Formats: sequence, C-alpha cells, structure tokens
Amino acid sequence: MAKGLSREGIVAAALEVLDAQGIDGVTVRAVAAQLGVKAPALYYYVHNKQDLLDEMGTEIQRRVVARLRGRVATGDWLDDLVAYAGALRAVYLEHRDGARTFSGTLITDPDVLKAQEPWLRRWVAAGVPPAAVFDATEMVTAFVVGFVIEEQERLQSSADPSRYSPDERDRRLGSEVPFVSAAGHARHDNQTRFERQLKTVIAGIDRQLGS
Amino acid sequence: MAKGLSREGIVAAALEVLDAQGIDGVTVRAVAAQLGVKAPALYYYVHNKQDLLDEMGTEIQRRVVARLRGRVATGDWLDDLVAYAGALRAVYLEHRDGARTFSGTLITDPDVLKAQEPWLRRWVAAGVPPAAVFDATEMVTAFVVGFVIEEQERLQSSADPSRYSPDERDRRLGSEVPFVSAAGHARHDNQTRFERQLKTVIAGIDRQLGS
DNA sequence: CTTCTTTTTTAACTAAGTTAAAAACCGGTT
DNA sequence: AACCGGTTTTTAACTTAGTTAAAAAAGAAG
Repeated sequence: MAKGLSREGIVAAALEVLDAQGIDGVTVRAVAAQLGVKAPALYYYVHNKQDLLDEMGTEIQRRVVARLRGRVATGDWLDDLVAYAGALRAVYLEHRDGARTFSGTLITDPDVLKAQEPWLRRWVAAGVPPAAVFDATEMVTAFVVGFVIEEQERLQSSADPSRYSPDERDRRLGSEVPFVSAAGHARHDNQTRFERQLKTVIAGIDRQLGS
Repeated sequence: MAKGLSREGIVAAALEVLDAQGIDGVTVRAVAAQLGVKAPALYYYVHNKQDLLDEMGTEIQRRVVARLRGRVATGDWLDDLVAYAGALRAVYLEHRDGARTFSGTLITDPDVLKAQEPWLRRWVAAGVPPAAVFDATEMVTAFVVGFVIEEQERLQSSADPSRYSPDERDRRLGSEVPFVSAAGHARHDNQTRFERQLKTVIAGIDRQLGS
C-alpha cells in the first residue's frame, strides 16, 4: 500500500499486524511500516493508540453483525442466539488474541447497537419478556468471551510448549491427581466442545423460560 | 516497606499498584517505588515483567482456592459450582481489570490444580460422569470470566463517563431503537444479575444431566 | 578487619507513544 | 510556468518503560 492513507486503511493494517505478530506486535511504528509510512503519519488520522484500538474493536463488531446479516431465521429465537454465539466466536478466532483484545468493547458503536434492534424486536414480539432477552444475550456473550479467551490462550501457547501442553502439565502435577490430569486430556475438538457447551447454556435459558 | 525484598512482597506490591493505578500503571518502576527501591532491584527476584504478571495471576488463583477451602459442602455438586463461580468473581472484583488481566491464566500452578482434585473426586463419586464435570467447570469459568470482564469494563469507565453511561449512550443511539435502549437501562444490580444468570447456566447443566 | 556472597543502585541502551516543526505534495490561480 | 494555500508526511526529538551490566553497598563468616 503506497500513500493515500485513511482511517480504514490504518485499521486494516493494524489487524494484519495483529494477526502476524500478536497484540504485542501492534505498535504504531509497525502499523505504519505495514503501510509504507513513518509512524507520526498515522496521528493525522488517529488521535492516539487507544483510538486505533477502539476503532479496531468497532471493526470487529461490524464483522459480527455482517456475519449475521443475510442469515435466514428459523423463527426460533434460541436458534438466533446460537447463530450469534457462533458468529462472535468465529470473528474472535480470526485474529490472534481476538477475544482478549476485543471483549468488553462490544457496546460502543451506535450502528452496531442499532443492528441488534430487529432481533430484539422479533424476540419480544414472539412473546419473550424483554428482561429475559437481555439476560440471554448477556449470558451468551459472556460465555463466548470466556470460552474463546481460554481457547486462544491455549492456541498461542503452542508456540511456548512448556505451558499448557498436557504432557508437560502431567509431569508437574505428579500422579496423585487422576481426575485433574484426565481433565487436561479430555479437551478434544474445540468446535465440538463449543457447540456442546453452548447447547447447555441455551438449555438453561430455555428452561428458565419455562418452556 | 523498607528493604528485605522477596518475590511475595513484590507480587503484593504489584497488586497494590494494580488496584491504585489500573493495569497500565503496573510498571516495574512503579512497583519498585511502592517498595521504596529502584527498578532493577526487582530483577534479582523476578526474571522479567511477564514473570511478575504470571506470579500475580498465580496469587489470584491461590486466593480463589483459599476462599473455597473451609466452606461446608452441601453435598450437591451444583452448589459447589455456584460457590466456585462466586469465589472466582469475588477475587476478580478485588482488583482493577482483574478478570481481563488474570483470565486464561487459571491453569498453571500445580498446587492450585491439585486443589481441584477433591472436588472432582467428590463429584465423580456422586455419580456424575467425568466428562460432564469437566464441561461444567469450564462453562462456569467461561461465564464468570466473560461476565466480570464486562462488569469491570463498565465500572472503570465511570471515570470516563462519555462511554457506557446510559444517557450518553441514548443520545448517540437516537430514539428509533427502544429495545436496545431499554437494554442499556435494565442493568440494575450486578450481584443480583450475576446470581440470576449463573442460576440459568447451572440450570442448563442440571438439565443436560437429565435430572 | 578482611573476604566472599548477596542484594541494591547507577548508568545506560533500546523500543515505543507522542508532539512540534519542517518538508513535501497537490490543486487551483495568475 | 511559477506561485499559493491547504493537506499530508517526514524529521527530529522528548518521555516513559523494560531491561542489562557493572559498580557500590550491605551482610555474614572466618
């Protein structure tokens, strides 16, 4: 990318650096270099680094919304919740440290918030009490955030195998704790595990509604 | 605190700085100053800053375990889960950015891991399939982490009221999105909300077990 | 009191966020 | 073609932070 900078281009470059280097690699200088430009040039478009990080977070939010748009609804609002959870996780997983970096930021951009309105409207129209809808989305969001933070933590520590590798873990644990040890090995396929656990969360929501 | 440094003292000082200044304030120099010492002195006890952060995380883990020890079990393993969730949240809430900073680190220290063994043993003895136990603890952990990250994000942005204040939020949203707007106001008491949502998660686990 | 070890400080290096001022670029005007 | 004003980018420089090496200080042992 030559010159002709823009806020969007900078955000895109920052996300590329994030993927390549991880969050610690996202320095103003590195992002500038990615664009073939010197660091201070970015400050013409961005107030400061936090501003850039916020904008990255907002872009992530947009992608979650985009991923859900164009999806055909089944009519069951619990299916909508499952789709939302899957989209959120997928977008987080696209970027190194995605969940850690972008969680807790999901509420800033007006347009993204407005995109929720049709959903809420639909659910409430289907007879679900608004309070239950709020709770349900919060719960699912919290679960996904927590799940993916853990998931990515383990993924990236494949680079540093002394941590989190089940075998190394067992060596430090000793042999007196069979169940804890087994728990470390039982973690097969993340996708399967995610779907299974999410289904359980949804089951709780369903039960709470008394259906 | 005069001289006579120690790894433990450094970790304690770092946690004090964390509470006072937030995670960005936790610099090696600041922690050293808190101990009345110059920065390089810490490197005699700590390999590098990451080492210090890891040790802080481990201390947090210990406090979760400590908070659960000495508790009288009801015999119902779902009650154990609720107690665990409460302890985890309480410890996170004790420190600014606690959930963000210390999540994903809950699995490193052998002693902390070993402390889980009696629980798992008890639950499995009660007839719960081990796989269900693993899933349940993971789910509850994920939920708590996600919940408290959001919770603390909102807490600390009381300092920067332009973000997250419901009124400011409404102003940016406009008046076309009643349900989204209502969701921003429906968030009363965090403790109540936590207990309610946690109960829902537990209900899902309970249902999945077919009880 | 000397010597060896442990602990802390001084000095200094590097990388990163940021700012101010200068330079380069660009489109329109004479 | 030369000039001008605004926009964009670079140069230079400042500050803070993590880290290291070497020197100084503080203890303990003989």
